[in-house]
Amino acid sequence: LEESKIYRTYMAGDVIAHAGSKLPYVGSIMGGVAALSRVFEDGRHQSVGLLMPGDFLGRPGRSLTHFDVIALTEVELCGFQHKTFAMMLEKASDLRARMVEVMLDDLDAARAWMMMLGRKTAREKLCSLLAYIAMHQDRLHQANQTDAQMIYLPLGREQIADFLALTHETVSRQFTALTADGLIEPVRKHVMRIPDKGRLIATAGEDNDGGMWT
Amino acid sequence: LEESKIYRTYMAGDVIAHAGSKLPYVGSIMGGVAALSRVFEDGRHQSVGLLMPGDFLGRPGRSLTHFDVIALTEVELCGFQHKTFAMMLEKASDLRARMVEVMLDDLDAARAWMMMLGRKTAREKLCSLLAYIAMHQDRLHQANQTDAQMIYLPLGREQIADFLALTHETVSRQFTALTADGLIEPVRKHVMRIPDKGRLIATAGEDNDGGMWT
DNA sequence: CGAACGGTTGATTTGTATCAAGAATCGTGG
DNA sequence: CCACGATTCTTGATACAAATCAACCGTTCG
Repeated sequence: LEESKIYRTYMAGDVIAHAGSKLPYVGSIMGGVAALSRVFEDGRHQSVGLLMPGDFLGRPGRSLTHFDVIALTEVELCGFQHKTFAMMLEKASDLRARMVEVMLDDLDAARAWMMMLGRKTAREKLCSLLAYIAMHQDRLHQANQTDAQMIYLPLGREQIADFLALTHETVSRQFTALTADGLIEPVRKHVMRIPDKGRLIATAGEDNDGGMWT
Repeated sequence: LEESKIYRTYMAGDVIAHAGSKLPYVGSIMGGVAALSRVFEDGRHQSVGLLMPGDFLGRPGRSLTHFDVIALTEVELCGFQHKTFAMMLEKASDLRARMVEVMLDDLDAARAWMMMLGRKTAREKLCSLLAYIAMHQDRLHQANQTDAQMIYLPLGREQIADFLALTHETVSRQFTALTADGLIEPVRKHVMRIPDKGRLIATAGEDNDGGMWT
């Protein structure tokens, strides 16, 4: 059964799946970052989720995606055919329990994001995203709690704008503002230093400290 | 086992649970409408979901709510103790499968809402909400597809504003605008007629016709 | 009846989008 | 290795949708 695993690699920019089409498998991200997003017919663009290493992709029992899945960096995927996965669900009831956990987390994340989209300012939105990414990378590297932290942000301005429901110009302005205020220090493309994570989180607004993303 | 069901009724305005506190049970809405929402410390307010008859409330295995649950109308709830529900999950694997379905639907709804919050105009937002409620009530009454339809909207302007991430003034202005444009016809408080549901949905923007809320 | 509340409407402000132009950076081929 | 065009990023000027501030109206209710 272990041999039925499918490994695939996508290049940055590749479309892993199109909204409304079938996602060939169910699986998880081994490495890299992908985005869930959709485009309105008139061109408006909105991303609804980031998939990072360890995140689950696909929906058990439902093969259609409602969203485009796009590789932002090189992405390594490990998954199973829908059919295989359904069989596994039958056998191991732990797996189904695990699925419920995953979905609950996704739902929490989606709702936290809704609060952000609805009620935060541009500055708060950007800080929220940076804090979110910082926390995620903390967890991956177990390198928790170093007050100053490097973060790797693989998204371009346009992609960040799609997440935060802003324009790329506004994102750019906020980056320069945050830099001026010493909240972030650009190191090089896609890499920046967070001198004081607490201050960043505080500037992100206070919906995330309540155990939202923990 | 059937006798361990808990029935409860809440009055309009009652707080069913507070964000961060324990939700005493897991169950579903039998009648009425409730809202999931949160308040920032500085008073900003955002709702992230509507609970209507048939919707599921609570999260298996997690007793804490991250959101306030508020009864908007009189609400009838039918549920089980967390412990009881956990036992039921052990026995009936169908139930766990059903839970996954529910969560997938919730997640879809949350993401559709994110698109709305991020990228729609005030007018589109209000039409989206009205269309959403119209569809939900269709399903309840099986009275599908009558082109003209009455809808019952139990929310006040302020509450609508919390959902759509607008102010009550803007919501009010949009109501008068939609009425002027013949998209809705006020009948009496909380009741209005939709002369042409197709036009309403069209005005809501086009992310919902793709099977988003079906 | 008068106070309290929810809703409407108007005047003004404001944060972000839009439009527009440069400056950096990247990738490619000579 | 450098020159080039093509992206991506930044910055500025202006416009606009919605927020804010403020007044007023209609109900409901004590």
